[in-house]
Amino acid sequence: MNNKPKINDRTTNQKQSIGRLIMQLNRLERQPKAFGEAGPLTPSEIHTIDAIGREGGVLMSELAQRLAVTKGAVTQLIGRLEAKDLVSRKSHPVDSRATVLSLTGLGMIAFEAHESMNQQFNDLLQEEFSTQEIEIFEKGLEKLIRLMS
Amino acid sequence: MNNKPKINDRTTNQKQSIGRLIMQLNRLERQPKAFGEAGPLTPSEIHTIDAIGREGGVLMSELAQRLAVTKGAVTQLIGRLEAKDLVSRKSHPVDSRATVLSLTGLGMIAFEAHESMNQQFNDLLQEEFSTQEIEIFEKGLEKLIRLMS
DNA sequence: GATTTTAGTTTATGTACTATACTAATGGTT
DNA sequence: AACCATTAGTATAGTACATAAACTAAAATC
Repeated sequence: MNNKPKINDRTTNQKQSIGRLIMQLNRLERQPKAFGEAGPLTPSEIHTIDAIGREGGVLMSELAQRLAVTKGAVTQLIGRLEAKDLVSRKSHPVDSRATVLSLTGLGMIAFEAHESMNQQFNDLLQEEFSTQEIEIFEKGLEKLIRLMS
Repeated sequence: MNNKPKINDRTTNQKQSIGRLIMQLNRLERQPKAFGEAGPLTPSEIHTIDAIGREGGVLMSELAQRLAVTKGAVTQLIGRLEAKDLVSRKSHPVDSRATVLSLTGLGMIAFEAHESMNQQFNDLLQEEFSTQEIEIFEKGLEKLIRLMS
């Protein structure tokens, strides 16, 4: 029995306020997606992998800053990713309090799958919008974030 | 000890992809806010109140459709809102399976506070962006939602 | 050397969902 | 009228994602 509601029910989409649109985006952003062989990953998980893969050798606390969450949240997240064999912890060579994070082979696969999905996504955007429109859109998002902070 | 990270840390904001921006919006959208005398409400709560207040006499299942969540989620949400004395359940006069929802006095206060906040927000947007830019922004959001569905 | 800061973990808690299984009422169908 | 599928709502268990607070251990500063 599929209980899951359709998110994009055209019958209820009359006049959408920005608040409503953001709420919808929010819900969509929560859905796990498959990334290559790495299996389905939640948005937090893939964003974490993205942040590690983009730089390599990231510390837990750096990650917390970058993802704008607490250290405790990162501990939990990395715990899950390590259990899934996507990320590995190594102790820092100099500072033995610190933990250095890196992607495993499987993690790299997920990272690359995500990268190429992003590329595809950007291509799609560019098909539908002009460079100028995309710029306005990005500025709008940034403004929105600043207004809501 | 304040463990809470700053969401808008300018030092880490180099080049923001749309994905990253959306993730940030997402986090901001989760923060509870105060609405008049009604106390702090989570985004889900205030959106629910908004949906009820905008039409009045809404059924649980209609709400589930409109908010694009399962009926179970609505049951839980309404339970909380009823406990806070913001929403009241009445049984449907004709169909005794159904439950009709309406706002209490306090719920109305929250609704109106939210409305006026929305208005202020729109005014702020209009100060910073042209009508055309806002339109492009909304279209962008809608497109994004469709792409992600 | 003592103290403070930093790195990370742990635990308990809360929100926001889903999925699944359920009860009860309604509405067709024969 | 009896049967059965559908619909409305609830209950419960589980997951993801987060915080706050209290903690250990190591490093840095004084």
